[in-house]
Amino acid sequence: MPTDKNIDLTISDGHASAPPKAAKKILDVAYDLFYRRGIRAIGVDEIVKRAGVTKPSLYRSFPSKDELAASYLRQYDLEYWERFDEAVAAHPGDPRAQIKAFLTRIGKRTQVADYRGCGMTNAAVEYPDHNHPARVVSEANKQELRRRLRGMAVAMGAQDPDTLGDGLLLLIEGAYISGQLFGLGGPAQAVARNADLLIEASLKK
Amino acid sequence: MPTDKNIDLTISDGHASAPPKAAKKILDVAYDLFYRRGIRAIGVDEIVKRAGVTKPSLYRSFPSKDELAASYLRQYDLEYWERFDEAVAAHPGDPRAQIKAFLTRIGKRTQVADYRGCGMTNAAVEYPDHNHPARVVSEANKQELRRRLRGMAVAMGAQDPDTLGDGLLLLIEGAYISGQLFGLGGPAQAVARNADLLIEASLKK
DNA sequence: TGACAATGTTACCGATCGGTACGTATACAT
DNA sequence: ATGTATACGTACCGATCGGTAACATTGTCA
Repeated sequence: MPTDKNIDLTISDGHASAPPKAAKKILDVAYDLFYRRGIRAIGVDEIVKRAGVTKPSLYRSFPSKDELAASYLRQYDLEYWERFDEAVAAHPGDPRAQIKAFLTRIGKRTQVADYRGCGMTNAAVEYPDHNHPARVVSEANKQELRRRLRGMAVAMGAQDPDTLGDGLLLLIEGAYISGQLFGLGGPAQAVARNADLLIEASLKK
Repeated sequence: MPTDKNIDLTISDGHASAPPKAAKKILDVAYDLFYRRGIRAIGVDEIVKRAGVTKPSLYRSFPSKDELAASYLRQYDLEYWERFDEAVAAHPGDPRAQIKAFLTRIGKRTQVADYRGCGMTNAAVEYPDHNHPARVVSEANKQELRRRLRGMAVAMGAQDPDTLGDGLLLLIEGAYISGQLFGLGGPAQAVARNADLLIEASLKK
């Protein structure tokens, strides 16, 4: 796939009332459907129908359904780090508070009916093949998450920062999954509390 | 589904050299393929082909593919609690050691190439609909896991047993998912260590 | 006005999906 | 040996899958 038809997804083009591009409508609808119901569960016919476009339009903007799924995850990735950076920016120089803010937010998000967890995690479960375009995006996102958490564990002064960083990642992934498994009142609401306990137990005394 | 065609899956029938029943071959193959590659990813044609049987044979023993998936998970459930009970039996009266043994085993299992996590968790991700036969089995399994972990947290003398039990569940689910996301050297290898830290921090002092 | 790019329309492709109608073989009891 | 029930195979179903060919329509800018 040397072409990059699906790179340009600019929201606006300067002029005020430009009609929304087909590619954007398609990606928006695919985002919603892929996330809520799963990538394999959604056919391209349903996407184009809900987007009010036709199938050739989809395939003019995206080389394949798999690549559309990868585009969905790239968009997800962007918004993911936005949320992460918000929590970080809210507590400058205080990684422990940053983690707590991020996890509190996750814990809250999991406590809504029909919560569907992390789109990245779900995609990796749907596509075990490491070469699948969607999975490539997913794995990169998780590697980056691990990198950041370990870095914050260092900044917190953990005795064994890699272990603490990984422990936090396990709690986070557990919250994503438990959120969709248990629904309201599930274990995911305890993620921030447990993370703080784990951090406390992992600091140099 | 008032019929129960798929209930009887007895291994042996008393006589010595009875030929393996078609239903068992089908379930064995389905177990392997569903677990390794995902339920949605596997068609019934591939199952019957690999099992050396034909499609009508499958549908004589199982009312539908969805019910076959549920049967796969019921088998998974049996073996899951076998492993769990082994860890428990290895350390009578010592819930902390029981947890450690169980998690050490999970941590090890995650450190093999192409590890695919927990079949229950994966099925729930593949089928968001709470009424899907496979998901019903999956949710029941997770509820039971939560119940047991919370009970063990009580037995350990935790300050807040529900929080600790849920924290352990989050770590376990995180290990399942991270194991398949990161492969060798991933965060899942730190699950037992982090659980022990969390337990230590959660006990009444 | 003319040219271009984007989108729409319709119809279609081969492959695979889950599932079944129906005839045939095999085993066992009488 | 024959009847009967159970297990199995051949062949097929309609629906949907992801993807495409060919052409008409539109809006924009020069």
